[in-house]
Amino acid sequence: MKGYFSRVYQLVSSIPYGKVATYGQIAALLGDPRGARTVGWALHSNPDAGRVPCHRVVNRKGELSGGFAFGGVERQRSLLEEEGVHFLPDGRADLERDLWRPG
DNA sequence: GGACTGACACTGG
DNA sequence: ACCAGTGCCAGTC
Repeated sequence: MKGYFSRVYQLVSSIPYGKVATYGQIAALLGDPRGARTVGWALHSNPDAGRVPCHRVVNRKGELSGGFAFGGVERQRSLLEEEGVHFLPDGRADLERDLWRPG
C-alpha cells in the first residue's frame, strides 16, 4: 500500500472505541493539515472496511460521507451509537463530546 | 509525464 | 450565521 495510505489507515485504526475523528485532524496528525482531501479520498479509494474503522471518520461538521459507504449513513450512525458516540438532532456526531482528542 | 479527480477545509461576501 | 468559491495533496488514467 502507498505510504500516505498506510499512514491514514494506521491513524484511523488508532481511533479509540466510542470516538470519532475528522479528516482534517487526521491529515494534521499526518503532518499535512491541507491533506484533508487526500485522507478522505484514501478511505474512499480503499475502504478497508473491517481493517480500518472508517465509520469513525467524519468531516469537520461531524457528518458522515454521504450514504454510499458502509452501506448507508444509518448503518454508520448505528455503529457509532453502539460504540457510545452521541448524535445531535441534526444527524451529526457530537464532536464536542466524542471527538477523538489525542493528547 | 501530464491532467483530472475526490469520503475536505478555509476564506470571502 | 449561511452560501459560494478557491486551495490543497496524493492517486489514478
